Amino acid sequence: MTAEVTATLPDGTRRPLPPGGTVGDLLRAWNPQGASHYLAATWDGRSVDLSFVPARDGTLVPLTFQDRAGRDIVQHSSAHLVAKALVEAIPGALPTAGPPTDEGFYYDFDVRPLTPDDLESVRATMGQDIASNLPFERLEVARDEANRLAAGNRHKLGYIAEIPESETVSFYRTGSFVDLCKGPHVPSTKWLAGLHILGFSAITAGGVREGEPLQRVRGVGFPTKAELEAYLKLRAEAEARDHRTLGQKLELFSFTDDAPGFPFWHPNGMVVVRELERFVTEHFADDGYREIRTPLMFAKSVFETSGHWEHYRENMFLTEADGREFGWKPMNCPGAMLIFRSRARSYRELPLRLAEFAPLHRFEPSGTLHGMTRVREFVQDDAHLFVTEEQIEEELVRLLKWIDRAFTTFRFTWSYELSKRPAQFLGDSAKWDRAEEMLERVLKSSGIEYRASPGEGAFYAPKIDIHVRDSLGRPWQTGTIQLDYQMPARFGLEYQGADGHLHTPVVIHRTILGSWERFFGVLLEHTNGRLPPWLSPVQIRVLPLADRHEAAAAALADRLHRAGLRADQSGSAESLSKRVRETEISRIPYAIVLGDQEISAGTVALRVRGEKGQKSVSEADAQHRMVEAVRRRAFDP
RNA sequence: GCCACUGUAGCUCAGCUCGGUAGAGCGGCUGAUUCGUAAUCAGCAGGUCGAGGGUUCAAGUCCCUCCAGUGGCUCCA
Repeated sequence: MTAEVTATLPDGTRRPLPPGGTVGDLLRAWNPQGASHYLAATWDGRSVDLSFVPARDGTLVPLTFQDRAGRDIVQHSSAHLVAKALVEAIPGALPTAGPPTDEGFYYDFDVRPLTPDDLESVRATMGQDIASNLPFERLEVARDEANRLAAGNRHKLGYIAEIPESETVSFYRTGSFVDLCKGPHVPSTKWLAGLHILGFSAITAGGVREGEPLQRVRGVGFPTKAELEAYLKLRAEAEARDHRTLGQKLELFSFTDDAPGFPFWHPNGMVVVRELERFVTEHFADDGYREIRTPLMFAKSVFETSGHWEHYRENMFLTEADGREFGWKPMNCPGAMLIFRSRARSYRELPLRLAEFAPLHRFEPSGTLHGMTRVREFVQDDAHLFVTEEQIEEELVRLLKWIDRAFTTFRFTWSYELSKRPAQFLGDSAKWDRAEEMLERVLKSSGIEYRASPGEGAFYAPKIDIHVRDSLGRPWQTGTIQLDYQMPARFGLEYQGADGHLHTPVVIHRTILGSWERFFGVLLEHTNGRLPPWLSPVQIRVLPLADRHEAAAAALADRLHRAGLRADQSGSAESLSKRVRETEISRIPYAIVLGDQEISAGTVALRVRGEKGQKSVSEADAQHRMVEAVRRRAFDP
């Protein structure tokens, strides 16, 4: 009890800690300047409060808000403060759990539905609590004391029952509020000066179906108001480049109440889709894909064969004709299977790569729709590769190369996720194991880092998902590669091998950009609507200075058009300033002003999006620059 | 689908608290201006106030139901 313990610090020094001394005391003595940023610490790798008193020697590392663990502690402490204020505002409200998240934190309550007024009083109470600088005090208690403290809250009593006997039960006291919690916490509420409530909503506890409704309050915590303001500013900037707003302003796409979740592609948006398709079909040609087109709907029996009827029906649009049930296809695979099966196949035809850009329909619950990133009808850069076992690896390696090229073109950062067998799966475990091992091996041999997600696979196959990050830092799933041993067998697909025997092919389902809809939405936010020149609906606008220059402008626009550029021309009724402004707002990558100076000098005044001012160049140079940027699919003009 | 909020002109929004049959800016059209790199001036047109029902002498405004959108939950390309 009186023995001195020794702490090893990050710089390698070892310091004695007097009996009863806290890690906070020691850190303050070790680094008086930095100590004001220390909000907690780790002791032998375990997160602890600054008030922690170690019992034996160990290594001590301070935590600040810059550390993920430190950031999580601020979020978690913020959640406690929200709970304190909400319980005071609504007597009888039962706190359940309040963890940190990637974004911030939430706290779930067993309480009547919340109102904006509730949040107002929560905000007011929290403001007072932060000003009062209440300490977070840790209480370690015996089981019966714990049950007494949590009396009346069956959720907390349940959590206590789940804590292993070997672990101490701890509570934290903040003012009058005492909450079951493992900790650690910030020392006091002044650390939560930048606490902000983001919103509230009803959620279903414990997953999908059976859970009881709880009310969730979401927020984000920062140690200072300045950090909160920087965060809010970033959010506002992200909001300003919301793809739904851009889609409307740039006349790319729209929606109507009478077809919720079904996009209307306007002419400008359609140019982008066609260019994206061209980008992908060029790769198809290079890599030996062939395009097919199959029906948008099939009789129920096809989906019974594919397994969709059993596993995916609640996500399908159904209809009826001739007294038979039909379903709109939610995926392209059944059509590709039926084309493969349309005649006898030889091993010499494999790999058979069948691509299909067909509209897919999925019934998504109304509350999940979100602009172009979550729709009910979409087209994917989809293909199905029918291969032999021996060909799988080479095909996967080839696909990973295309992924690199595709996403580099759009200057995205992306990551891989390996999703394994879900709870409900088709087929036998041995084949699943083999498919999962194969995907894992190819990822590893390609030197790719990935996150493994057990249980997240499709019902018919394990998959590699590709995630890109948008301007809000939100990850979006775009592409997916699925290795399928099930569906070919269910459709009875066969090919004759070199050995003269019939074999079942393996199918690789793959879409890389994902749907045009979602990819385009993410790309708009990524670029703030400043699409690369090759994707821009209008690539170059010619601005005649005055009406006497209109004929020359029309002739120039025509020459640019014949050079393969999408050029248009402004009128001259508006001021030049205004027309330049409109060109900028429309995100058109190039503008050329044509006036007396240019016509007499035989030059053009070229204005390039993202660059200051304009430059006088020959028409040939201007055209060459633009044509090359488009041809190379350059990201910037 | 669940919870909360929102829905007024093509777009962004005011009017709703305290009921007395609609207003601005941008955009559009017309005219004037012919201009040197992010908003020239004037005039005009444009709205069954998301839909349906109710209360009232009277409803954009109050109440109910539905639809859609937004933010979450869940799910996913």
